[in-house]
Formats: sequence, C-alpha cells, structure tokens
Amino acid sequence: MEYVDLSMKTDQNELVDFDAIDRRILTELQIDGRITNVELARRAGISAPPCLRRVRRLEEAGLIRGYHAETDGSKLGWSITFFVIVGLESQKEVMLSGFEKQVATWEEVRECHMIRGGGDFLLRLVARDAAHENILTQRLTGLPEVSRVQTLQTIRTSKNVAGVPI
Amino acid sequence: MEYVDLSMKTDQNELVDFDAIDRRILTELQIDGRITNVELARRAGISAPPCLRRVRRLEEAGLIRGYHAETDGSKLGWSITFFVIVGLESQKEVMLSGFEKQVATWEEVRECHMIRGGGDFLLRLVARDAAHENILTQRLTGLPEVSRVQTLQTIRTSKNVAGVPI
DNA sequence: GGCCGCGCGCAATATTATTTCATTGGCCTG
DNA sequence: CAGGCCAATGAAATAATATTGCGCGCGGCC
Repeated sequence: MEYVDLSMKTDQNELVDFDAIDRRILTELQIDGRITNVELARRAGISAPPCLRRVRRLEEAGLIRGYHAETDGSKLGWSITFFVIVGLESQKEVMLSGFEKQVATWEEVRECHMIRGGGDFLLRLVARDAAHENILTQRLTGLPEVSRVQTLQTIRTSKNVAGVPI
Repeated sequence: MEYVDLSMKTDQNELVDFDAIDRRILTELQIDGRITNVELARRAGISAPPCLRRVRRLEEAGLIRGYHAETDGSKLGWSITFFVIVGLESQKEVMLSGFEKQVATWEEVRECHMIRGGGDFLLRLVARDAAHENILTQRLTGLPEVSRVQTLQTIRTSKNVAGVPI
C-alpha cells in the first residue's frame, strides 16, 4: 500500500511569508550575489544551514530569479547605450507580440518594455559605436509595423542599481 | 548655442587583452553569477585554478563590476515599474548634477540616465501601487529645477537581459 | 640551441556548502 | 494542562569547492 501525497501546490508559490531575516538575505544578495553562505549567515544573524535553506526557499519561490555578473560594457567594446521609443501602427496583439519576438532576437536589444496602453515600446540597446547605433536605428525604422522611432542617447548614467528596495 | 563635448577620453583600458576563454567566462557569469568555479572551468575548457585566476583578473580589471541577485519586484511588493523623462529648466552643470544627487537619494529611483545634449533625464522607478506612483510623479514635478515630466508606464516586459553581448 | 616568462594543470590545503540529526518553542487538541 | 505535532534552528559530520604552491611545457627571443 502506497501513500502518495496528493496535496495540491499552487503553481506559483506566493510565499507572502518572509521575515526580517529573509529581507536581510535579499538585500545582501542584491548587493553581492557571490557572498559566501557563511558570511551571509553571519550578517543575517543565524547559522549557515538555516541561512542556506532560506536562500533555496527564496529561489524556489521565485523571489530570487537568478544571479548575474555585472560587466563593464564600454570595456567590452559596447561604448553606447541608448533608449528608443518605438510606436507601432497597429495595436493588435498579434502585431505587438510579433514586434517583441522580432527585436528579442537582436543581441543589441537588452530590454523591451511595452508602455502605455497602445502600441508603444521602450527599448534599451547597446552599440559598438555611432555607426552601429545608426544601423540599429535604421533597422528599427525599417520594420514594417513601426511607425515612429525616437532615440534617447545616454550621455552619462548617475545611478543604476539592481533589484528593488527591501 | 551650447556645445557639449561628447568625446570619450578613456583612461580605463587597463586590459585590452582577453581571449576566447575570457569571453566564455564572462558569458557564463552574466548568465549565472553563482556558478561554481569548477563548473565554470569545465565550460571554459580549462582546469579550475587558471579559471579562478582569470576571473580574479577580470574583476580587478573592472570588466566584472560585481555580482547581483535578480529579484522579483512584484513578489516583493513593487508591482509597478515606470520610466520618466524629465526636462530641466537649466542646462548648467551645477543644476544637472544637483538633480542627479537629489533623485539618487530616492530609493524608488533605480536608474538615472542623462540623455541627449541638454538637460533631459530618463529615470526608471518602481512603486508599490498606483497611488505611490502618483506621489513619486508629483514629487518629481515639484522639484524646483524640473520643467517637464513625461511618464511611461510599463505594461509588460518581454525582454530584460543583464550585461552586453559577448 | 638555450634561456626566459607566461600560463597551464596536478596535488595539497583551506574554506565553504550541504546533509544529518537532536533540540527547542509555538500551538493545537484532547 | 499534558501530550503530540510541526516548523525552524544549530552543532557536528561529510561532501564539495576554493585557493595555494609548485613543477612542467610551450612560444618568443637572443
């Protein structure tokens, strides 16, 4: 006789249930994602094993999506960051997601946000130089569904922090 | 007419010297910043010690600025992300950096980019709800040096990747 | 050829991650 | 109020990983 646990789990574990220690853990991991668990536990005021269990729990609940190295784009040959506001002719969902799928394949497009209600997007792109930036802008303008393109070139960035306040 | 010097005098090219293995390392660390050095070495095709030495070298050269956990803002109570294009009345450097320093102290402001040549900024903010968003917008509008505020609310984000192509 | 100098990888050691397990305290129930 | 249940903790043991030390091979350069 087998006893099988049939208890249902909601597919999105909401986890409305995190305390001051969890917040401390999240804060520290947003600042330094490669901190050792020992040091993290020390800062959170608990011992290592429960600290690691909390981290795993936060990961599985989706509060932590992943960990990433922050690289220096200009030192890697991507000297230009710019934003583009793109307006589409149609507001039909098929056209919108078609545009999203299209630009998602471009490696220079790092972010794509749909904004406002109707057919506008804000993109963040990187380019190797001004010529490259022009090519990308023209490639956007040339897309059939695109009706309007406004480029916002970044002169300098005074603040850029990961995550959200905790 | 004011002329803004856009020339990029970089004294920052300490390390012009990274090869295919380094690029592989950077790529993997951008995707998963908590990968173990052993696994990273395996993917880079070298053994662990030289791999770790390369990572340290990339960190010290500034190609890797840091590591961060990517968190889920909405699950942490920050359900709204929006962008704001802010225009200042003055283009004097004192006013520009004054504005930057001011908004940098707001925890809801996650990015602040100066755009174009003259006194405009693009900000990315997070808010707990619509009321909070309104408060933030009004707080921006109320700043003495601010002349124009345009809000771009994010409906959905179809792409958001860290770093740059490598 | 012989001498660097750099970067590699093996092996040893230090540190960290992870599992195991006994214990504690809160809380419901009889 | 005792007893049992549950969740979470931390000490200790073990597994895995990070880091150091060192000898070797390869390519450039007299």
